[in-house]
Amino acid sequence: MPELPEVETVKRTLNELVIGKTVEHVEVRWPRIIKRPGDWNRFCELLAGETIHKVDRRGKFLLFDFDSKVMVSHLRMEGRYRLDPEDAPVDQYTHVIFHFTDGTALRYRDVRKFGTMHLFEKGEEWGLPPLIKLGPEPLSPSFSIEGLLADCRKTKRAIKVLLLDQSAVVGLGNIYVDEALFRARIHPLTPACALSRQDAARLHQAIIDTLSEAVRLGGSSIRTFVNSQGHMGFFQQELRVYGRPGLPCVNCGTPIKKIKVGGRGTHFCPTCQSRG
DNA sequence: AGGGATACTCGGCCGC
DNA sequence: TGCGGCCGAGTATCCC
Repeated sequence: MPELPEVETVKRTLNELVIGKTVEHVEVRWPRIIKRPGDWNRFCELLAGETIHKVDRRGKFLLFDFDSKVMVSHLRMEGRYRLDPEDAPVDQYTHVIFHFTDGTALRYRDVRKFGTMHLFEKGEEWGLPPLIKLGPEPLSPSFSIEGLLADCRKTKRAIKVLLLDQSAVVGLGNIYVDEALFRARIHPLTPACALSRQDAARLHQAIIDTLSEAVRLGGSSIRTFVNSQGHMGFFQQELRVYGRPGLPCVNCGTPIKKIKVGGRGTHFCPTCQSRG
């Protein structure tokens, strides 16, 4: 499940693969992936003839920067991009194909069909869903202890639920939320408004440390993640609680517990992350 | 009004 | 071997 480190890794590899390529035509095999414009045929028409200048990332979204358009793409659970020669076989899980003028094609493959694509006129993407309400980037100066603390004080929701909803900070999903809360020694069910300034400061640092280390290692290859060049990440070896229920805590030896928080499987150490 | 919970999108996979 | 139910990101929708 791609979270910020995996999406950042995909962004970097895509920038090695597709810069300067011009779309000859777009082939949509599963129209429900295309969320904007509502008519997917229009999506194809608008991209024909456009050249990719850069691929950016905002939270877990990829932004493909074309001449006059921006395509915003979310990989959700299992979405992947690959650059293939036109004559390579296309499998049943490939749902969108960007055919380029040079005989290559960028293929979007997504077993669960959960991913989304939105196409905007350049500049209008920031004022509309899905980008409009996103919180600060965790690895930028816009992510501050004071801002995080202020957002926590607004709600009684569990801190894990707040961190997953992309409003206080972007890029965290189920894996990195559990890892960051473990590093900050905060119980995932703690009401956000109950966090002290010190808690918020530790959490802020834990989020930055966890995500930056994961980016450095090319993300986590849980289940099926590989980057757009087919390479695995290595952060899965660094996971301290996620996927380790019943195994001893790396700090204290207490068995890691698994519970449900906001409907998501949640891993934590009941000793290190005890509720104050 | 706006926070909060729920439904919805999917198909691999698990357990019975 | 068959099959119902689970999982999950983020948006839409409903409720209070």
